[in-house]
Amino acid sequence: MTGNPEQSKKKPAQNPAAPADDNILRRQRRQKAAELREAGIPLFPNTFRPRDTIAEIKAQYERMDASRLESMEETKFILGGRIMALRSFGKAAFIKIQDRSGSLQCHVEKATVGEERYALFKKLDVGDMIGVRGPLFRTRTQELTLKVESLQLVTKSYRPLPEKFHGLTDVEQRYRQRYLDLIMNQDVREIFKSRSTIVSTVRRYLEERRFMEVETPMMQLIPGGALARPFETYHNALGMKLYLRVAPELYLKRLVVGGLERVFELNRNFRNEGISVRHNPEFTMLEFYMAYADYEDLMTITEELVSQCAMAVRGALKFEYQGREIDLNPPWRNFDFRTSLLEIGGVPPEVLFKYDKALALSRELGGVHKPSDGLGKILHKIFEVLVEPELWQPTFITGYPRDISPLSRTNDLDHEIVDRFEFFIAGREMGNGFSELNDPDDQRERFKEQVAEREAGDEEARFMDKDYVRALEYGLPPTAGEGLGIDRLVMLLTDQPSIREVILFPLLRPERA
RNA sequence: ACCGGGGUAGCUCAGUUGGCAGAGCAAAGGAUUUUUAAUCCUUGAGGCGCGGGUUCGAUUCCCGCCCCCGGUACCA
Repeated sequence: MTGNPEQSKKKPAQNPAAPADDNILRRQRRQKAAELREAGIPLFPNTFRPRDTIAEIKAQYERMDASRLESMEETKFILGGRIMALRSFGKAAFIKIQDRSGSLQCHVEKATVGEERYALFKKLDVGDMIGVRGPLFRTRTQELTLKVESLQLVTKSYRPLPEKFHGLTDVEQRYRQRYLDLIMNQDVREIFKSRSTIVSTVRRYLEERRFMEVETPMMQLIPGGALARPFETYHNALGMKLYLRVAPELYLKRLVVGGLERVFELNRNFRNEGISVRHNPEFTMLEFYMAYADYEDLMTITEELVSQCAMAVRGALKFEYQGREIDLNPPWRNFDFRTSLLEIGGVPPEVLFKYDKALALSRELGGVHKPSDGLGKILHKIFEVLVEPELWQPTFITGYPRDISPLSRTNDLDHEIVDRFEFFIAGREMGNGFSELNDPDDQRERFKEQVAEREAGDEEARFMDKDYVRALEYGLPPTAGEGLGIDRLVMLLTDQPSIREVILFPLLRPERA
């Protein structure tokens, strides 16, 4: 990258690429940087290589007493990090440096590093990155400290960090400048480390069971696989409208038709809908498909998978989420959809079968319905209001109505319901799994119903996907598939109330100049 | 989209029933070789989210707008 060639008119900058800046703190830092450069100190060298990390040092030496540390004075450590605090005493100073693994106090004294290096050190600011080398010792208060014998500037920082005590708390700034958030707030770092642990735990779990990770189109001609409004985009050379996928489902099942039998995709979906503490327009979903399995097999897998993630980041299956206990120990509760409406939602029995009663109740609860909405959709709306928030402990709901499940296999005994479950933890939907509908003629009819709903004004209804039906005509083996919201799982396991706290760069409106 | 809360120094926050805009930390200069939000002295730092209006005078009152947070609606 080249700097901004526009030169400051107010003051002749030492660095001609430096932009005009009327903020005094940044000017002061530029001034110090200029002095360092004039003294022949490179501001952005790429020569220093740390050999140790702070976490490793602490793990090994945190328990060692002062005299033992003293006896190993010849053992030197080489660390790189950002200066987070600086307490100067004239001829010596304590600094706190932070690397990716933690932070450590260092002691810099003129007598040790020499006149010249100490003069360099005096020009450094909090926020600068340095490399240090030296042995460990303990201070009067027994804090493990690195005695700096040599140091070098690794990267100059032109902007001041937030204050050390309160740090950065402004939510907007934290999201817009996530890098600052990560520098200042270790608990935020921990959240994203946990997120990474969860994702790799999921991958390991599936790979151990011979699932193959695949990538299917995010830009799709026909947005299928979920009831949601898509984002639209346009390909210039091909001259065609494309949609960002709302789900990878239909492509993954084509792969099962192709014989891959066990596939998963762990990646982004895009839904053009509202934003809330539980919804971001782009979000991460695990979808996996398993031939020769049914939805009940998936329920077992779900319990295992979520439990392993919990063990990986919490080390326990019982923990608190937002002050209330969650117990992930299997088996999880299991309710029939209609039963849950009666027993948890307290709905009168006739609502389950009488369209008018259901519609009246849903509207009473604030539901908005189109004339095309069937009984299943109305009951589901009631479920969302009366039942879902009550499902704090992990719970499977089964026996979903057929008309809100256009890709699920119809139940063999009751043709009004499908072989599907959703599971809920902490009052919110975490995932959705079902035995796949693999009868092509049945699937074609379901698509037609969806198209009719779309024509009746339901923008979330699906499109007809003729190629998908053609694929089914070749034969999809009996298969079960599941989608699991990774962001929500991370929220649960990191005890975060908002999805934005588990997404590094949540979508925000542009900030104004 | 609607309802509520918020936007003041680099950061965390006070404040003005309309009268030169404040603190702590951070910063600059000085003192200081064991600090832990180090301490002491001195100093500087601000378009009070943006644009209009009322007024002798607006950060404060009025109107419009922008951004963030929470809730409702849509959804996972």
